[in-house]
Amino acid sequence: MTPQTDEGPLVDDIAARIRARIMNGELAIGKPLRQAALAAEFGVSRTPVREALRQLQSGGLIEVQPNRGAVVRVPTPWEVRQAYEVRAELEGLAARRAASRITGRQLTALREHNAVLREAAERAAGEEAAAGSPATTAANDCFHTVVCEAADNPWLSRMIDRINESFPRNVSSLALAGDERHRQLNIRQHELIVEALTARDADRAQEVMRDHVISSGELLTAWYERRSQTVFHG
Amino acid sequence: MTPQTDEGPLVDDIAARIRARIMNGELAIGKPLRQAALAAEFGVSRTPVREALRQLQSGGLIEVQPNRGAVVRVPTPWEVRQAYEVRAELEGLAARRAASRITGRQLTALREHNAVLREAAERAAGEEAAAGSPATTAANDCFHTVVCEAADNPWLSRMIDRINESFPRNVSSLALAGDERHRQLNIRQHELIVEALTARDADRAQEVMRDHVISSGELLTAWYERRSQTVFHG
DNA sequence: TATGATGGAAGTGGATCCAAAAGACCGACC
DNA sequence: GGTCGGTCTTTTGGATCCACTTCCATCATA
Repeated sequence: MTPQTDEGPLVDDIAARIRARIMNGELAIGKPLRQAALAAEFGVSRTPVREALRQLQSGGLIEVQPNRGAVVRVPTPWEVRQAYEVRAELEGLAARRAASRITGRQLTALREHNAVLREAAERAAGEEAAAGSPATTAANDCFHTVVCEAADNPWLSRMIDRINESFPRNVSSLALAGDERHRQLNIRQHELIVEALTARDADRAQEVMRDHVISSGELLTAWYERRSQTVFHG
Repeated sequence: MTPQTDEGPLVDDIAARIRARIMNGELAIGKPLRQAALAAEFGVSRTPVREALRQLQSGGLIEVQPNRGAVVRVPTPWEVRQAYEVRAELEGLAARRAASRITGRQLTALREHNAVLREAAERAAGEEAAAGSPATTAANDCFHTVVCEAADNPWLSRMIDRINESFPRNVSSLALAGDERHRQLNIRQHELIVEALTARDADRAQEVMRDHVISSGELLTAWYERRSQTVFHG
């Protein structure tokens, strides 16, 4: 029973905590979500849990079969590719808008986040697979978040978030972190994005960002194609 | 008490019906949604209504203040502009993808939908403001839906739907239909889109579609800036 | 031995109950 | 006469209860 982070409506809090469980892999893909179990874990009755599950359902993270309960949704590979194509377009737009709006402070933040990734990559290359540490994931997220913020369009940010929230994050991290070559490419692409933004080159920023997201999507798609780990079979 | 369209889970059905009420203006923007009233109207208890409201909340159509109930969300003008900028990008992508995929049958459908709009516009010009008839709205929706289908990316369609579902549809129709000049522009832009798609010109299709959505967004934004009608004050 | 029926266990979905919060109303007091 | 305070009403939010569906295991029978 985790402590309640008291902020606002209880059901939103429950939903957030269930989402977090799914995102970090505690609740594996395909695993059935028992209302009673969740209620007990959070120390509440089933009612708020049910409402939270509805929220997650309409967010697309879980699937609810009538009278059969909810399961963490298992994305199909082609679905991942499609989603990432959309995300690429949106993040491309974000980059384009950011080019003319980003502040020096934000540019610095981008370089710092990428530096964290670079260092993690160098360490990981030595130690072999510190696979997808939370810090790495966070730095990656932050990088994209900063670009979104610089784009100064809350709706855009929200749509991008929605896409990300539709796929368990730990899977993305595992996929990304597992491939040394791709890790390097990832960092290099970030550098290109920062360069384009620094030069205030909207076209280039958009194009590079789009390519970046597309290539991440391809990797993730490939991962799902041979998925097995962290997927619940039952 | 409307008859239940029996299909699948009850709560989804309730949510759909509330959404429909909001979309067609029966439930005005800003109006508070009483759980008891909705439950009585649909002949069910408050429980499924509450879950339905949660779904609508996470869809962004309504806003729930803790202990104070839900209200139909009132979009701010700048929010509308931002959302339409995103939508423009997504529909632009849809048009781009559609250019290489669209079938002759679908092109015919596009021309037919636009013909319906043109006829309605001509009749409306005579009779003065048959403002936003359901048929017109439907034809407009169909046009965009066909393009989305041709794009063959369910995720893309879904994201676009989500944006549309975030703003009461009747408002959009009223705004669009109220302006004769814009009605003409609308039809003309549709023609250009069909031309570009027929020519399989992806770049042009994307650009024209984006401009089309942007200009619709500007009109809608302007409407919201001087909104009054169909907005609940209390 | 394989197969189909039957009974029970588990779990979801809807209804109802109760407590707590917010708003309205009303009167007293300054 | 205006404002502060208290009570009463309305409405939400969480808990509990019950009915119905689904799944599983056991058992009888061909």
